[in-house]
Amino acid sequence: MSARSEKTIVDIAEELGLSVSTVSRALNDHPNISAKTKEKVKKMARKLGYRPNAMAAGLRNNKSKTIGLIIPRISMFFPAAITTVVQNKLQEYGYHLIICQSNDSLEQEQELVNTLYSARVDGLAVSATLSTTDFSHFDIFKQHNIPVVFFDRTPKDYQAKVIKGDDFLGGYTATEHLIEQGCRDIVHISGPLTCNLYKERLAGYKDALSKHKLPYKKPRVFFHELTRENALATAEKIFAQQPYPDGVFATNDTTAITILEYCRKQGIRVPEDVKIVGYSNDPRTEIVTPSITSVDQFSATMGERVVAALMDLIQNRHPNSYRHPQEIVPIQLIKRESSVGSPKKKK
Amino acid sequence: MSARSEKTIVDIAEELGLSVSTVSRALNDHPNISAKTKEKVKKMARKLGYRPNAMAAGLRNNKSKTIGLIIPRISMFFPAAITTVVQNKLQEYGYHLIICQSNDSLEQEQELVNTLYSARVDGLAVSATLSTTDFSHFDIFKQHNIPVVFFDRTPKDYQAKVIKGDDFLGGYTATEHLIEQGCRDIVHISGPLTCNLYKERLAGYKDALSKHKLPYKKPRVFFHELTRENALATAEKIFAQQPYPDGVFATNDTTAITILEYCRKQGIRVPEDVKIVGYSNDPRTEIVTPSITSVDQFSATMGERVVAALMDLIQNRHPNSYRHPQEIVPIQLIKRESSVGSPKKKK
DNA sequence: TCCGTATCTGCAAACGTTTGCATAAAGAAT
DNA sequence: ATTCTTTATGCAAACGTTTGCAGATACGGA
Repeated sequence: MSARSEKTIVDIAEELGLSVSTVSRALNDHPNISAKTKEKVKKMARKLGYRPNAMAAGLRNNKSKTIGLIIPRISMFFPAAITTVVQNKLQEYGYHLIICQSNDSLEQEQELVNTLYSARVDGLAVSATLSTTDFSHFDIFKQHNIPVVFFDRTPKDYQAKVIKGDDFLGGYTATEHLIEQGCRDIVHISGPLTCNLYKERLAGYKDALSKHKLPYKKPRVFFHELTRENALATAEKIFAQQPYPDGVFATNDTTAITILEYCRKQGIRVPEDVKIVGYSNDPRTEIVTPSITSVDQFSATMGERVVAALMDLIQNRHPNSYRHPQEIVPIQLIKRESSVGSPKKKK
Repeated sequence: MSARSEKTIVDIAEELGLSVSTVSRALNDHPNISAKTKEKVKKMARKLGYRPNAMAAGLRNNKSKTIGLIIPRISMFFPAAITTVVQNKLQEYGYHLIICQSNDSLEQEQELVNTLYSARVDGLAVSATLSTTDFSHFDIFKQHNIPVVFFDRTPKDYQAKVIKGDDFLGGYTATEHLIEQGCRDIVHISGPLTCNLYKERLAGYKDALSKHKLPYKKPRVFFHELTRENALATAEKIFAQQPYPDGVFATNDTTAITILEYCRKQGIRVPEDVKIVGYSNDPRTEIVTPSITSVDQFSATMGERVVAALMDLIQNRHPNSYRHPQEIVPIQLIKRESSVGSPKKKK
């Protein structure tokens, strides 16, 4: 008895002696329907406990009012921060968000693209896998003219809307800051270069070095996925022999934090013996002792821009939209204890 | 030209001179279809770039292969941790996850329930608002026999599947631990009692006190939303006059961390002058100095149980499923520097 | 009285699937 | 040859909406 009570607009129509089309229009506030009728219909809808069936409407309209989001994992600070605002913003626009994690697996990402297409999402927001260099699995969306917006981890040569942080400037600013604080031998811990943003941060790092007439030394640069374990291994390498570097620029806060912990454990003083800068301004950088200088990427702005771009593309769905230039979100260096103060004096 | 290429099973059927029903069955590996035909159909599907339309299938089958999730906010550690595993687990089962944030607003929660019902999700997982005491807005789901699983912030008298941490034991264990470490005057910072789990943690706190013949003193207990700002205000009250307490049990790690920061700033030594215990085992408790003792709630287990319950309820959809007892996920006290060692000696 | 206009409502098709039932084909048994 | 199975396929309805077009009603003006 309870389970069979799926009320539809047909029920409303019958109850009221109206046609389904009138009911449908009344519920959608179509101008051709009189105020009285609308009132009657809505009242009856409430009375019957009617709930629209979004799938039926979606099928008819060929739109789902749903956006798909693919990120490496929800548990990482930066994508999570963006997700929060994307979700809230979309909610305002009356859109749902289907969130999927690729777990940094290209294979999973490809699969997700397909199933999200099957769900007929009206748009897609993507921060790609570390190893995604070929983006052709997104072609289906292009072919069907469904907006795709990449953010943070974005493609280089794939024609699509892109919203990214100013990674070059981030790398440059972080490095220059260390130099200004007196560092002359700066380690750079980068992610794998298959991922664009690491390339650009590295370029910024190099540029800052050369502008300040410091040599770029290959052994001072590390490339690996920026996990805690890897960071630990790198820390050991870095501090294995004297003289160790006087600055570390990590392109990720997890790494920066891990390095800091290692230093503390080894009695290496931060910032006196070595200065540290991280990336993303993860809240954890603020509560650690000493607090860590980091490059803020304005996750809120980025999230808002992603939604704005999606809504824009959805409204004017013409191929030209894909030619919009990529948007660069600014960055800001947040200076903290790990890199400032205390004149440098190595033990 | 690109946009009109929405291939359907009708196209496949025409191309092959078969009927749509045969094509549909072939694609779904129906036993009545010969192997040859299946092969032919699938090949053609690939060739045409056919993608099933989940909305159409969902409309026909009355199931969306989608689960709705409502949490206060994604940016909070505990719900986020659960979300991660729920999402990954559901992905394995071939289900999507629509994630929504109530932002701790009852009104938004009610609205979300409705729109998720409209999306015809096959199930709902909910961690309620702080202020949700009346759960009747979930009735629609009950009426239509769609599974709802509450976790963490769960209802007390609303008949539904519930998966929660052992909050009483958590409160008890944390408090007893402080007592065992020598604390005799323990502040308890609780969330608003409209939310059940705080009631239970409080009960555990009281029980531990009385078991150890310590008095329960009203002024030592605070109730408010556990934000950073509120925690700061409370910290000021707590340490305003001598003698201040020798232990603080915060039911939230953000609060615990804030108290710790306050103490450091004021020169109050942790754990020598005051010992601190938090709740949820947020990773931040580990990297702060001193690291903070906290009650782990096994987010992974909880997430897995939520999915297991949902899948179970979806498979055997009979009203009895709602009578299953609530499941209690164990807790574990993770002892860290903020509460152990250093013999207590007040200045 | 008739027509024109404005306002409201209804008919029926369409969206892309799935599925109960009927039917066709092909072989096996008589 | 006829009947009976077995196996494979097709027909058509259904899921709950939306919407172009046609039709109905009411009103005022001539």
